[in-house]
Parts: sequence; C-alpha cells; structure tokens
Amino acid sequence: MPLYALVDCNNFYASCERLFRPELKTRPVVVLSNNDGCVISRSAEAKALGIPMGAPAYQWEHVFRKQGVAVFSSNYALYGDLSNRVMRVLADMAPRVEQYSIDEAFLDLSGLAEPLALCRAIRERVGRHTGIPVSIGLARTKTLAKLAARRAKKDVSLGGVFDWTAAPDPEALLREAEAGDVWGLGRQCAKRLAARGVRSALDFVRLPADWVRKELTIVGLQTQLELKGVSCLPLAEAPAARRSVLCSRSFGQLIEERAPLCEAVCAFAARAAEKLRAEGLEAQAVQTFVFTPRHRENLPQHQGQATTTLPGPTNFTPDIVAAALRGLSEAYRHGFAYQKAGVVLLGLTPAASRQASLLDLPPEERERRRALMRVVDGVNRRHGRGTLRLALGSAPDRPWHMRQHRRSPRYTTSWDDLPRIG
DNA sequence: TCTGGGGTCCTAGGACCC
DNA sequence: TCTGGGGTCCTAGGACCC
Repeated sequence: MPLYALVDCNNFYASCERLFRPELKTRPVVVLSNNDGCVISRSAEAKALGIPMGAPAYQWEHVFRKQGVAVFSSNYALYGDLSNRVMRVLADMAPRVEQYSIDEAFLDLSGLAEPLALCRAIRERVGRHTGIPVSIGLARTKTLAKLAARRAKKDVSLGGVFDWTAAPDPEALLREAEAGDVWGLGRQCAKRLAARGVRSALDFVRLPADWVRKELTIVGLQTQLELKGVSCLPLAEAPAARRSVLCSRSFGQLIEERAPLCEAVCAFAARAAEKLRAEGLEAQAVQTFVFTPRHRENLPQHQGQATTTLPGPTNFTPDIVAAALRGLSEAYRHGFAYQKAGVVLLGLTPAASRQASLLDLPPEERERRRALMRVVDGVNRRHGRGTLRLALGSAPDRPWHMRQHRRSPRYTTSWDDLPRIG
C-alpha cells in the first residue's frame, strides 16, 4: 500500500525572516509580495490579528502600526537558501523525496516499518538544523496527506505530525474539512460545488463519479479518488522538464508611453534569457504581454499579447530581446495606462541536444555568441544582476522598477549581509 | 497613491492531412 | 441529387497550485 508524507514549512517566509531577528519571535510578522503589494505570508500572531492572505498592504498599514507588526518585503535569496537547507535534511532522512514547492515536499514512505516515528524525527531534525518549524501529514494519497498536514498545523496538541491512516473515523475528518480546502478544488470549483449543496470534503466524496468527471474534468475525478484513498498522483522524484520561463512585473507607477515599456520589456526578456541559459535551455518562441490594472474599473482596460516565433531555438539575449520588442509593438495600444508587462519563453529544448538546421549561423559565430553570454552571465553572477546589460536603456532607477522598501538583508547568500554579533 | 510572480495542466476548437 | 470521418497538432483560455 502506498504511503505518503507531506512536509510543509509553517508560514515559511515569515519564519525565515524571524530566524535572524529573534526579538520578533512573539511579534506578528508579515511578508509582502513584490512591489510591496499584498500580504503573502503571516506568522500565527499576524493571522490572529485577522490579516487575511493576499490582503492589500495599504489597507492594513494602520493595523501594522498599531499592533507593532514587523513588515518585510520579500527576500527570495534568503527563502531559496533556507528552502535548500530544509530539503537537504529531508533528502538525508527519507528514501524518496519530491520537492513540490519552495516550502513543501512529498515523501514516499511506502513499506517503511515506522513511518510515524520517522516523521517525528524529521520534524525534530529540520527544526534543529534549520530553525524552520514544519507540519507533517501522513496518508495513503498525496491529497489526503495535504489534508493531514493541514490538520497537524491547525491542532497544536498533535505535536506537528498527523497520521490519517491511524484515525479511528476518517469520515469524520472529511466531514470537518471544507471542500474548498481540498488540494485541487479551487475557488471556482468550490463555488460550483456550493451551488449543488456540497460543503465538506465528505459531501464531495459522495458525489456521483460521472457527474464529477463531466463537470470538473479528469482532474476533479482524480481528486475525488484520492480522497477515497485511491492514489492517482505518484511521487515525482525527478523534476519535470520545464515548459516555459516567465519574467513579469507590476510597475511602480502606471505607464502610457511606449519608450519606458520597451525598456521594461527589454529588461524582462534579458532576465528570462538568463534563466534559460542557467538551465541549459533554448527557446523557440517569445511571448510579450501588457496589462492595465485589474482593480480599477474607472480606467480604460486593455490586455495585449503577441507571440513571436524565432528562426531557430536560441538563448542569445539580443535575439530574444528583439523578438520580445516586436511582440510589444503588436501588443501595445496607445492611450492606455499599463500596470504590468511580461515576457514568456516557450518551446524550450535542451541546448545540448540541438538539432542542426540549414538556417543556423556558422559554428564560429555561434561559439562567439555563446562565449559572449558566458562572460555576461559570469560578471552578473559575481557583481550583481544587471551589472552588464544591453544598452537599450534598461537603466536602474526607472519608474517601472518595483518598490521594495522593507527587504531584509541577504543574511545567508551575500557576504556583505552576514549577520554581525556584538 | 496603493491589490505579486511563476508555474502546470486540461479542454475546446480550428487547421490540416489522408 | 449528393459534400466523410478520423487522427494529429496547435493555440487560447481557464482553472489550479504555491
């Protein structure tokens, strides 16, 4: 019988910020999204203040001040590094690990003699080695393991680990879970289910399978089976090949003019190409998009999108930037105030297994370009992103750069930011 | 003044082919 | 008079996740 554990870091970003600021241990902590836009992580104390996930920061400033909430801009260098440390502990202790997100991992514990004891040991060691508190759920399927971990997090008396397989009355557990809390049943789904009188996970399990298949597609049916204890989602140890690379930002202020949009798109395309090279990939197509703000109906709305196919797979920044700018001239309409733009790279293939083509540049020229990109990437790695960049005007301190006023130091990944003692 | 960014998968519909 | 059917591939849009 299959057996899965889900290891979930508690309030991950907030916990990371707290690690290097022990005086915040009992204070409410929140972490804001890019652009300091909305709340994306909350400590238990912040949740207790009623600050919801996704809350726009400006609407809660008064609460932050009055309640002494410690507010941080997101610091992905820090979170990524701590995530790696957590994952290393898991890899050391569990036979098979699937990193599911920056703060979660599934473990396959099928056939182990003492899975519950192992989970407790894992929780203890992750805490001791990294300082990050985790909750662990143990169950026959991934979907049930998610629910179990949720329960482990909510009910402090469980000591951070909950074993669904040992529950005397699993139906009662499903009855207590809301349908919308089930992994795979999102907001739209929950709304449609509610209209049919489905409130709890148990209600959902009891729906006729053919109705679920028809109305919620194969994905909904899988979720239903998983809740019944039939495992449909295997552990994915090797990460799936990446299908797209995206770089997009909301601007610090709205932009109407073409020139600053070009600068932004140029910077996004260059950053996306950098990611591509870091993973040894090439792209076959470049998509550019622009959006006006979603939340302001009084402004004229426009979403533009255009995809440009490249003559052959490439990760050469100038080619990708040029394609992105061609896309922008199609996507852009004069007279709209844009709030966000982005570049997506599609049709990804490994650079190493490249198909030769008649349209290819001569080998010397291709090698010259590769060498150029190697130098640019090397300098930017050592001296900071954007040290070397195209001269299309993507200078720092532009109006489209994001706000990030409250970022913590890069304690663990930058020598200059090492914590000082005394 | 002010509401994130980065991914995946499924489905429907059209183009194209034989 | 009468105008197939089945397969594949691609894309756009929508839903989901963290």
